[in-house]
Amino acid sequence: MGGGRRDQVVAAAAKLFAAEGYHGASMRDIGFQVGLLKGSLYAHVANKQELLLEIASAAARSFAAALEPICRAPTPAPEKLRLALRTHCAVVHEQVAVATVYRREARHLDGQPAAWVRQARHRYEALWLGIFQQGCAEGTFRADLDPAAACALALAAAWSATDGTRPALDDPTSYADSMCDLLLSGCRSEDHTAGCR
Amino acid sequence: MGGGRRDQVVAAAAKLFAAEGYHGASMRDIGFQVGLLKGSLYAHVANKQELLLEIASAAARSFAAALEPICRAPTPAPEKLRLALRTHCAVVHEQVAVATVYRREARHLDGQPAAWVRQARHRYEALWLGIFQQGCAEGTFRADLDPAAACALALAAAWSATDGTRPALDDPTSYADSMCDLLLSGCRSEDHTAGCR
DNA sequence: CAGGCAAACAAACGAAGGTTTGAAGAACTG
DNA sequence: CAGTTCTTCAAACCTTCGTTTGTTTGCCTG
Repeated sequence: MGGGRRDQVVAAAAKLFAAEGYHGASMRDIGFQVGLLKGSLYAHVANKQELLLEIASAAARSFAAALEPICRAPTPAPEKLRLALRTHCAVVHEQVAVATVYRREARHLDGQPAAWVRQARHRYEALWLGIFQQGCAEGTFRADLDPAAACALALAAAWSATDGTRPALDDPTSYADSMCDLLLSGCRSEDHTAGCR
Repeated sequence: MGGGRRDQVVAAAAKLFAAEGYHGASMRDIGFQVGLLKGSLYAHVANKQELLLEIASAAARSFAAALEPICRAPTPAPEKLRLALRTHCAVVHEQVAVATVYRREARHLDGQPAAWVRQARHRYEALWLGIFQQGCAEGTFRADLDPAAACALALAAAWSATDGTRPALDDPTSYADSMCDLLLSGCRSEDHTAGCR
């Protein structure tokens, strides 16, 4: 990967789609980044949508492949959560542009590919939900915890790594760990855990 | 607000920018939504960028105006956090399109307005950070808490209300409250608060 | 070296983009 | 009622878009 001309084009497209948005980046811009005229891109790619689809499905594959083995393993939920956050942030870290396009620009896909990517995203988020359901079932998480709400917060934390916040990109592991600590233990000091609700 | 023709145009632009992205929505589309030809829009607006600027700065004003009095008040941090989340989600709820554009499309602003909006966003997030610094100082939050990390998680939770997740839009207050409970207390059950890190 | 093939170019395509212009219509002001 | 302003339209403007075409270049194969 990275050797073929086509991969260079896709990588350039990912970078530009992430920076300017799908409609904000032109074929001329993409070609320029790899030293080609816009027309020459069509020797490597069918059309602009194919570029977006390739990026989005590559991202979907990366995230799923990283998380699936973690969820399948017989591990307590808190530890699974930590590993999930770490791998998610690792994928973001090593493919910032691709991950960013997957999060922000994939909705500009047309037709059936749009549905494929949406489903893949659903499956990915369902894996996360499973972690919280397991935690509630096995008793490592509070019994009154709403798994869906906790999952939403964890996913918000995970995806916020694509928001360009510096610590998330400089040291993804420690960023993931601090998010994990917060998710598990919360902000409140022990003397104040009672009351206020 | 809402009576003048210009406000209709801005509202239509907000809806379309949120749905299709800034570059994905055309002046023709915007005009169509209010029964005008694209050229007729220029009787009410200087250009397309002005539409985006108006939407973004209106959002910046709304969010700041809602949060500032809460932060100024002499309230313990945990309660401030709850109020901050509630008002943020309330603003999102009553202006979904505007809030979504502010979050996702404001970066397509050009020139000086881009800097204005970026600064406003920084000031807003600094208000949030103040809540966590106060909590650490007054002892309501754990002494070893990293205010910046906690702030990042809280903001991720707050902004995730613009991601189209249903519960956040149907009942913003209870969505904010469940996020707040999680942020304060975490997921872990009391029997497992020790160990695992 | 001949033949074939992929990659790149230059040029043009039609469509759509944002914006400008000039005239026609509607609605107020005096 | 005359005059003015505001609104809208229709048409054109020029640029850029994504894509297609025909040709040239250079490399690999036999």
